[in-house]
Order: sequence, then C-alpha cells, then structure tokens
Amino acid sequence: MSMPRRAERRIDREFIARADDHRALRIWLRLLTCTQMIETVVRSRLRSRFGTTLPRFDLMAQLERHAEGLKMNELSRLLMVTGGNVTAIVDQLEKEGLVERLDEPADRRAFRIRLTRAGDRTFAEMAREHEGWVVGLLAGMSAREKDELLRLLAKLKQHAMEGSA
Amino acid sequence: MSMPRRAERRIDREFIARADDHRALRIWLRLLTCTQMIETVVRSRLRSRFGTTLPRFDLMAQLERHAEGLKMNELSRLLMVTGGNVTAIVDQLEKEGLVERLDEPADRRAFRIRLTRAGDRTFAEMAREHEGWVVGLLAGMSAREKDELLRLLAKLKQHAMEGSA
DNA sequence: GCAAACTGCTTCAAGCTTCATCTATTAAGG
DNA sequence: CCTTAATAGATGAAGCTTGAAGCAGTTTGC
Repeated sequence: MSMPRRAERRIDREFIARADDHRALRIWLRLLTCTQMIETVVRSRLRSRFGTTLPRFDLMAQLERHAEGLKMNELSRLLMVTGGNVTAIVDQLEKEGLVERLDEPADRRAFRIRLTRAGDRTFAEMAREHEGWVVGLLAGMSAREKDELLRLLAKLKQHAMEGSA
Repeated sequence: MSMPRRAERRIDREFIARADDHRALRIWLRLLTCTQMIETVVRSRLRSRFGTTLPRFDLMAQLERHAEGLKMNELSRLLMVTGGNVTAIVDQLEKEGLVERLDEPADRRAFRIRLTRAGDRTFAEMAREHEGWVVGLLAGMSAREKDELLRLLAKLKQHAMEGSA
C-alpha cells in the first residue's frame, strides 16, 4: 500500500512546491482584484465629484509631496509610467493652470514641474475627500491587521523590486 | 507642563484616528505600487516572449477556467472592465482564431465565448511561463507570509466590496 | 577638443479603457 | 396583447498608456 520512502519524499516535496506556486499566483490575482476595486471607486468619485481623473490626481499628489518641484523623469519613475505619458498629463495640467514648468538652471534639457497656487488649492480639496474614501474602503480592518498588511506589502515590494531589475 | 485630563484624552484619540487614516492611505499607495511593479514585469515579458498583451492574457485565462464558455457580461464582471472593452478584445482574439462566439440558444441577444483548440494550446504555453514569472517575483516571501498576505487581501477584498456597493 | 554614448524630454502610432449612447431582445405588469 | 422597463452587446468619442523613434543638450573617454 505504501510507497518506497524515497519516492514518497520526492512526491511530497513536489506537492509542497506546487502548493506554494499556486499560492503565489493567487496572491497576484487577489492583489490585482483589490487594486482594481479600489481604483474603480476612486476613479468614479474623482470624476463625479471633481471632473478629473486618477492619473491627474496621482501626478498632483506627487507634486504636493515635493514642494520644490519634480523633473519629468522623476515623475515618471515615481508614478511608474512612461515619460511620454507624463508629458501628456503635464501638458494638460499646465494648460489648465494647475502646474507650471520652471527652467532648470543647471540643465537646459530639463525643467522642474511644480503645483501653482491654484493647483495646490485644488489638490488640497480633492485630497481631503480622497482620504475619506480610502479610509472608508479599508474601515473593516483593525489597526493591527493594517500594520501587518503594510509590513507584508513592503516585503513584497522589496522582493519584486529585486526580481524585476 | 501637562494638559488637563479631558483635553489630553481628546487629543490622544484624534492622534490615533489620524495615524490610522494615514495607515489606510499608505496601504492603498503600497498596494498600487506592488501591483504596478508586477504588472510592468508581466506585461513586458508577455510582449517580448509571446507578442501579446496583459488584457488579452487575462481574458483567455478566464476562459480557460470556464471550459463551458462565458457570456460577454460575465467576462466584463470577472475582469472588472467595461463591456465595450470586452467587445474590443474578444473581436481581436476571434479574428486571430483564439476564441469563438457560440450562439446561446436560450437568449438570442447573448452568446458564449470559448477558447478554440488553438487558443487553448496557445494559452497553456503562456500560462506555464507566466506562473514562473509570478512565482519568481514572490520568491522572497515564506509560505507562512504568503498565507498571511492571502488572508489579509481576502479581508480587504471583502470589505472593499461592501464599501463600494 | 571632439566623437560617441548617454540623458531629458517630446512626438507619434497603436492599443487599452471608460463613459455615454444605441439597437435588439427579453421580461413584467396591466 | 401591448406598453414599459430591463438586459446583452456593439459603437464611437475622448482620454490614458505604451513602446519606439527622434531631437537637443550633457557627459565621458580618448
């Protein structure tokens, strides 16, 4: 009835490996689901409440965190989108007077993007509501669980960073 | 030096609330970062290895899990994208002979989308490599951590689901 | 100095995505 | 029946995103 010890162990190890592979795939799928669910809510509310879009909000959020301004490639890296994409969004926001391009004295190719005063005001209003939406969506989790999730995501982020470079 | 007891407590409670709000925002940002990092890797490899895109892969993955086929609106719900989007991608895949539209006898408006034999073969090949990429990206985490992450994401998913409906 | 490599940004085409709107079909109420 | 409402998909405009190619300015190595 029972298999030879050697084969048993080999099969068991394979089984464990497969189970773990499966876990990785499930994490990836669930991560994607969670992100898309939150994204859908935030996107829809940004549109209905403020007539704006998520990428524009994200770009302004980065600028708000860096009052000294950011170069195009820094924005591209922080937002994890291509440079061409950043150009398009900054063009729009600049046309609407929410951000401005300032010449970078040290490098004539580059410039610094900064929120204008109007942009700063506009963003502050959106950010206040935005925080409320996110807090609401995560309200079911305890502080302890949030900390644990934060920790695990940090780990995932770090490993994925190494694995993709 | 010390404040009246009442004020102290009020401030403390506010402080805790703010800290927790901040945690929620950080979770959301980190979730987004992790997702985008993995997405970028998978997207780029799907392109270079198989000349295809992530949305097409995702759609085929859903069909592979439902051998009996899926209706357009079911695909839309599962993939969490709009119906118009599904139409466009199915049109492409159908033109390439990877999926097929089958008439639904019970409802002349609808039809069932299914992988063709060629689609099934093509997907199997991609899925094998895809799993390897994801496993590699998550390799730094222990089985225990993966289980915990899976559990917390499930919770997040559930609460976000309720909060967005 | 100067050529070559690199960097910062833009442009463009192609594909993805949403939202709003449309047609055809089905379901429900009277 | 017949009207009304709801549902399944398709379509088109507008915006997002990528990847590749290109231009101008900077750095590097000889």
